[in-house]
Amino acid sequence: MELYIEQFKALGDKTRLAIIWLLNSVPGNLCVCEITDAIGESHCNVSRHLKILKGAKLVKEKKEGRWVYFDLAKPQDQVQSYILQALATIPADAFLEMTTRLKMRLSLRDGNRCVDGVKSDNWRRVVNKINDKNDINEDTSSECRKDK
Amino acid sequence: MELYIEQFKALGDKTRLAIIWLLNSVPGNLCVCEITDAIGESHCNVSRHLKILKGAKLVKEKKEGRWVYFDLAKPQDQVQSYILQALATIPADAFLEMTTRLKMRLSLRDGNRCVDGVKSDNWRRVVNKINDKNDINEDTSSECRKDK
DNA sequence: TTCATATATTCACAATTGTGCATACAATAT
DNA sequence: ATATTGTATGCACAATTGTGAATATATGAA
Repeated sequence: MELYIEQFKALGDKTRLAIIWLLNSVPGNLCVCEITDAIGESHCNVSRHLKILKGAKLVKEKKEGRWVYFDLAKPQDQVQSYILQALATIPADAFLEMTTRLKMRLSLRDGNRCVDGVKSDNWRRVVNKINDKNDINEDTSSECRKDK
Repeated sequence: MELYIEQFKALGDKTRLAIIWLLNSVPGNLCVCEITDAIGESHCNVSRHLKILKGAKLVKEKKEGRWVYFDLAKPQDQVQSYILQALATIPADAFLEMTTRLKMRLSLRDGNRCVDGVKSDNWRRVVNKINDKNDINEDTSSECRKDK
């Protein structure tokens, strides 16, 4: 009972719904920095929201060296299955820009593994190229770190 | 997009999830005082939660004289349908006591219409009878009104 | 080993939002 | 009029959110 409430509460947030949507839109898993760049939030916020989603048993994590990959958790009962189906039914155009950014971000992978940190030079290069063409708003998310 | 967030947020609350569950568990509609007595909250809180649920387009209301009846709103898209299916799949024993109280409350109806206000004498009588038998916790919800 | 660097998490703070309670208010029926 | 059903508002308090700094953990180089 409390779990259902926790799950609905977890999904009732813009950032967290976006995270779930991203994880739902790709077959494999995503690391924190990829999610961060795709969404355009500060990575400490993304980290905290991921923790909330993990507490609600909606995602599971897997650590590989410095990188932490997240994926959707397998639904534990019928209720959660329907919730996931509901999420999968949300029209894609609601997250269009974010999905585009994720595709660009994943193109930076090497051997299906993330090799670029948050806001890496490679990422900046790719984003700038698109900005010149399409005049997309530039990234204004905070750095969440004093250096650099 | 914002609607989905609003809906999930609306469902991420104990009282509101209970309200939706009640509406889902009976074929017809329920008036505010019936919901209030079944849940055991103050009726002004129930009223406000109902307003939130109405804002999220999860319930619809129908006024009949002094009484206001609420019912589940017809799902507007596939996403909402799956959400309702998820809610309908929540095991009943999670709300057992509340469902029992609702059945007792509905037994006070006359001609399928509510004729007893919040915490009426009839309701008190029925509850007391059960309390003597099963030693259920007595109702401790606030009155939400200075008179009476 | 030791140090620097990189990924990710956690902590502290302020701003915002949500909640329950009490009260006042509006609408309706008798 | 007067009682009753339900709503709206103000208040105090708790919960949530985003941000920056600090910390933890892992990698690699000197």
